[in-house]
Amino acid sequence: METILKEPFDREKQFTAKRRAVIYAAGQAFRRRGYHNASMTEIAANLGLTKAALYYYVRNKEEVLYECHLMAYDAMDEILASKPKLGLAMDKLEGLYIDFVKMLTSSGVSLLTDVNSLGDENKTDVLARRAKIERKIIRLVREGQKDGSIREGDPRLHVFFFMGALNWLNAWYDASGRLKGEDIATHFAQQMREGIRS
Amino acid sequence: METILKEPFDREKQFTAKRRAVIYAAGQAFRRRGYHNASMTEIAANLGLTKAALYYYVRNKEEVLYECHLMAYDAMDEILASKPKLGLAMDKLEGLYIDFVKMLTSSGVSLLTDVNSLGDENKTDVLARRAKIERKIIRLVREGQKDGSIREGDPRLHVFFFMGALNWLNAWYDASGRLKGEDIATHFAQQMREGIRS
DNA sequence: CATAAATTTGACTCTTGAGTCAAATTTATT
DNA sequence: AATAAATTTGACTCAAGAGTCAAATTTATG
Repeated sequence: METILKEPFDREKQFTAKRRAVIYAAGQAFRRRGYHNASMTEIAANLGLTKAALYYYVRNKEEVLYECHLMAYDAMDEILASKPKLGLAMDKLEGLYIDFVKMLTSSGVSLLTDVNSLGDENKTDVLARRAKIERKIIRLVREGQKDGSIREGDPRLHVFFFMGALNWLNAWYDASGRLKGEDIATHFAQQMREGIRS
Repeated sequence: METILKEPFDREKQFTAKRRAVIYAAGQAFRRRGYHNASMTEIAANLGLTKAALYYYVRNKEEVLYECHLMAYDAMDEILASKPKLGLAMDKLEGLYIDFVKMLTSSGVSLLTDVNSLGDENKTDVLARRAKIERKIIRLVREGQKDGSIREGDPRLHVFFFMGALNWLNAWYDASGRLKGEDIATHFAQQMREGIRS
């Protein structure tokens, strides 16, 4: 016999789930229309809510943007953490890059560019977060230059180049379009790899 | 003997020059702070003027953003037009790309992302303009696949990948920084080339 | 230096959208 | 069904920034 106990209704979990839905919907809107063009009213409407209801879950609009950035960086961090520590750096980098593209094309999470609409505090925070990720990737590139899998040249430039492709995704990628995320991932990964392989 | 005739003071030229200065200053501000964060008052102050004075040169803020976009695309078109019609497509593409990077790092003109803040008319126009340039580059890539200098693969993806690096420049390039435009240009061009060469 | 046109300004108006809040409504639980 | 907490709303306020305009100022030229 199964016990059909419906779990005791965790209101806190309910709350954070809805809160996350708000951030997520906002992220979609920010990506499509830009931070300032997407009004809170509009975001609320997308969720079948009223603007006032949003403010039950969220302190202010800037906080939402901040969390959107964090969401993307969390996803990237997760991918970074999931990677094995051994093998050629180039291979690790390729796996990473593929997962980045897949995540960005399938999760609905995206890399937003509007970091200047954040207050000083949050802006610094977000930039630090981005820098941290970049640094890890740069380190990986250096490692690749040591183990011979990646060719010489300023590691930062190597990285800035192919990270641009990820950020540029927002401008053209359309989930309902002809190009499938998987294909973009493998294509981009190859182009990334060839661009810097030794 | 030189005739030291100061030219008869072309007020129209004066006007368009100042107008261009306004657009240019606005472009700088938009790039640094984002379209909506950069107020007309602020842009005016950068020029030692008052907001009201700007409106002598410009119909409205959106028009300024529009012209900023056009400025960049004009510069790119100029580069495209300046290129020789013969030789391996890969070589032509490389020359192009180098000039793009040099232009973007030295001219003060930049590729803005905020196209959603334009009205329908202008937005369509700007996107068409961008698409036209992309199409030319894609055509060049196809040509390279024909002449054997560029490897197979979806030409659009080939292009989207390395165009991302140009758009991402705004996010990190600092003219007063350590990295010089020339160096970025040659580095990026090599990485672009290796990424798609046959 | 007089003057007419070009340029600039101070002091407005107007709109939009963020954010608030008391009251209404919904929901889980007894 | 009763109820207390959680959630949502309508109807606001408020600030910021775009855009205007008549008047002041500057400028090229006779």
